[in-house]
Amino acid sequence: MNIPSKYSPGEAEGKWYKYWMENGFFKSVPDGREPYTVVIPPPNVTGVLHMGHMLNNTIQDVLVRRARMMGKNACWVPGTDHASIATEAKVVAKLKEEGIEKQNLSREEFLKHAWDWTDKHGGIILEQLKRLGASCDWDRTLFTMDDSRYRSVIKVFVDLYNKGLIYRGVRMVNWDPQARTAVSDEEVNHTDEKSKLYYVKYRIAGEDGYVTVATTRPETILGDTAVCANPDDERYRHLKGKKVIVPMVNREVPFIFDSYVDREFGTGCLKITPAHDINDYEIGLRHNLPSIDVFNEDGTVSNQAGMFAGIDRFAARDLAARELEKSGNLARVEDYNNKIGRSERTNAVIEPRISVQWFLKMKDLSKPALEAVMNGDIQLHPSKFRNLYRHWMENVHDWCISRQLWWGHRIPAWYYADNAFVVAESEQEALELAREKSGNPVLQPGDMRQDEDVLDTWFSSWLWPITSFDGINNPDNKDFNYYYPTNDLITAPEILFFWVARMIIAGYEYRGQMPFENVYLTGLVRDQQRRKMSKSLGNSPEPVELIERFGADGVRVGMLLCSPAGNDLLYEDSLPEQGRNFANKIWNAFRLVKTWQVDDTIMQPESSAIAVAWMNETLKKSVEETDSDFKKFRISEALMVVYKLFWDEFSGWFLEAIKPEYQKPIDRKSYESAIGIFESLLKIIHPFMPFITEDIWQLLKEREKGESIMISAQPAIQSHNRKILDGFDTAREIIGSVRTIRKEKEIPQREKLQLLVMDEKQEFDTAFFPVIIKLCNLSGLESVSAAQDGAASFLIGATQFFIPLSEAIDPAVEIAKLEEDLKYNRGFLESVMKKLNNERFVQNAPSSVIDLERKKKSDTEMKIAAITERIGELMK
RNA sequence: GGGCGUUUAGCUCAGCUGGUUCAGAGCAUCUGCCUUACAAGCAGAGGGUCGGCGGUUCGAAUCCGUCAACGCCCACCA
Repeated sequence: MNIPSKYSPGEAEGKWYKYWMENGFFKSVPDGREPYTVVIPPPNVTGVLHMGHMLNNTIQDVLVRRARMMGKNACWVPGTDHASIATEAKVVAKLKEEGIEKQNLSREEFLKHAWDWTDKHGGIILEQLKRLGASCDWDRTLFTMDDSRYRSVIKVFVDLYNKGLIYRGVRMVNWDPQARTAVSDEEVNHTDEKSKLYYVKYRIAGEDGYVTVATTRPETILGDTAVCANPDDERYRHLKGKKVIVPMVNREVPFIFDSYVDREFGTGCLKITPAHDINDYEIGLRHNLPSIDVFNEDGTVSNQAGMFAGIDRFAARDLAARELEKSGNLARVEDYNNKIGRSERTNAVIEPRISVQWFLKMKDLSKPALEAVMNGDIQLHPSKFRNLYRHWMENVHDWCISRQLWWGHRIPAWYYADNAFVVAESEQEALELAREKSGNPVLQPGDMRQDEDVLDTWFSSWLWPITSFDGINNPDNKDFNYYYPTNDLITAPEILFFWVARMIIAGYEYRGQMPFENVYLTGLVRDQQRRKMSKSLGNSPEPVELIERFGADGVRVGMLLCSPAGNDLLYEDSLPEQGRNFANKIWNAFRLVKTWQVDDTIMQPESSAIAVAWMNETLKKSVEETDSDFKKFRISEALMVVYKLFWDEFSGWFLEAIKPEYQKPIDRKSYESAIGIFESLLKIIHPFMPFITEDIWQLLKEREKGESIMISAQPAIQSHNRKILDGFDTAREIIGSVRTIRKEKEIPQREKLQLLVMDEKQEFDTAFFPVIIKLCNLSGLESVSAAQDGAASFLIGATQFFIPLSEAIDPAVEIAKLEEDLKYNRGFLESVMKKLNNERFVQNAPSSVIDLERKKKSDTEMKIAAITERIGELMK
């Protein structure tokens, strides 16, 4: 059989993924086994795979595949999110390219375009996940706006409304005048920008005096309906009950007092513009002030403003400043740094606008969710996020759940009069309710109008673990009872509050139970300069291209190798390269094993027997380690254990130890052992590298149709034999020393050497001698009772080893080396003695520590004696 | 403005309740090798006052205080 020396992943990946799908290995139905459930953080339906998804979904797949191989009924539910604002923005942009403005479309027309777009681009990302090897139960694929999810969301809204938890209220929204829509807080970027602070003089009505007010936005003066100072501020007491004149528009407005005002800031005197600032709005409410909206939706000045109508807000600012200066109302202008919010999508400066929105009361709802994380029912990994979580939950504010968009779940509220409305699951129910409430039994559907707003995207995704199993519409169904609560949630820390916290809240409210036990928070994928990967920077590799370049397994390993939970991943090509190299290493080990000819007539060499015994113990130890790493969600470390196990222990030591001589056959026992161990290793590696492990597993032995490594069992956890592992470690030290001597004396590997040991104390387990003989190409390893002349020597512990050489050695060089060694050991002994001679140490330290120091002392003393002895011999 | 976190080798990170996992791993670097599984490899090597200072202790990367740098989250100061 001719196997190429380079593994080519492309073919194997397509082949095995298809095989897994055809055999239904990803499917899960409730049965008697313990369930292991993961719901995918649903990517945007029209999105494409980026590096963050790659990391996130690789981790999920590792956990799911491992759970499956641990005998659990693993169910990974895939799906997509309608992502209302992101998708709507994309559709708007696409329509714009076609020359269609959203404003010119009806809601129904626009939604048709949006659904077309969704049908066309939706699910691309799920296909890409398949390339990565994701073992989702694709039959369960969901969409946050499909029928079942829609009914769930509406039902929950109505329920919360009926419980009195949803209300309508006023708040500031982030208005994007360019996109003419409100955007969520998450979509506003705040940056420090230089601006000006204008000090404006307001004349006091009927007097000569004036008050000075500081503002960064002189154009909003047009909307002023009061001027305010702190009631404790003596500087302004005399203005009580007086009125002041708003410059430019010459409106008379009251001078009022409110403790909100900071006496230290500016002049201690604040202009009140209720329409453009939430604090002003609240002050306005308290003092019964009118509200004048100065701007139109596109950020131009409105007719109500009284001047500058139709002019853009920034031009109006300059005009206002000039106007104020002309009229002598501008006292001075200072440079000022303040935080400006800009729309993530259009980069337009956000205009705060007062508007009526729908809110969900969070305080009581969030109590069980806070407790669940604090008492450890739900574990966050890494745990440092607990503090953050607590801080947020303790200061939770009501959730604004309405969005002025069309793409999303439309709010199920119907108005039958100006401010009178009903909330119901359907229009029919709403009509009945409205007839009842209004006392008008002949009220017609046409007399009602449904709220124009849709719900925040998170209002559907916060139910995701529940609705994934239809737990709202049908709370007692088999799937829900079996799979819920789910086990692990893998997501990015940036949505800990928007999503994770709210899912926990919903879990307790709608099931009385947590939605998941563990939350694994990944880091962000960044580039080498620690910049976030983004399209606009062009610093993100194309995931599918990466898979093609390095193989899915290589990319998976690359992502996992250096991304402990919560740490950012600094991507560079060397990472998937390392993964690809590892795949190739596995491939070549397979190639070696595959070329062996088995001869049943030969006996197993002693060296092979001991190597097999040692490898089995090493395997057990690594299984134990990975298990403990997985329990702590230390996935990178688990992978590193596996990586070293395969590369160093298995390939570097074990295979070398049992490898027959060139073109010679191998004995049956060693061969079978090697295959068995190889198979175990493939299983341990499989969750990380599903494709290559399946490929080789299928070739390693004859397999029945429909068999697969992915449904095989992980090696059992067993305790290991420390003595065998230690014995081999010593053997490795000896081998290393022999290799060093070969190198120093330039003795080629093929030349056989004799190794002699003067082991007076019989420290060494002779069991490993055959392995040493084999790996060092020795003609023998014998005990001697006296030091050897004219031989190279080395010390392991206090035991001396000799290699007789044909050429004479230079005693001076040897002595020099030994003396250096001596010096180190004497220094070491001194430090140990210092401790042991310290009475307080002996009194206070635990006896185990003291015993250890005593052992160090005697070991070192023996070593020093051995070195001294050797030097003496060489001096002769 | 409030809160949280980080700082250990060139890079990315381990290092648990102070003492043999105590100064580690992988990658990178350097030096040899085209040795018949693998140059995407093999055999070796170098590299760190554990951010600074102070304290507790017989003993500190580890505990305490303080300073510095960086990062994150939250927030309505005109």
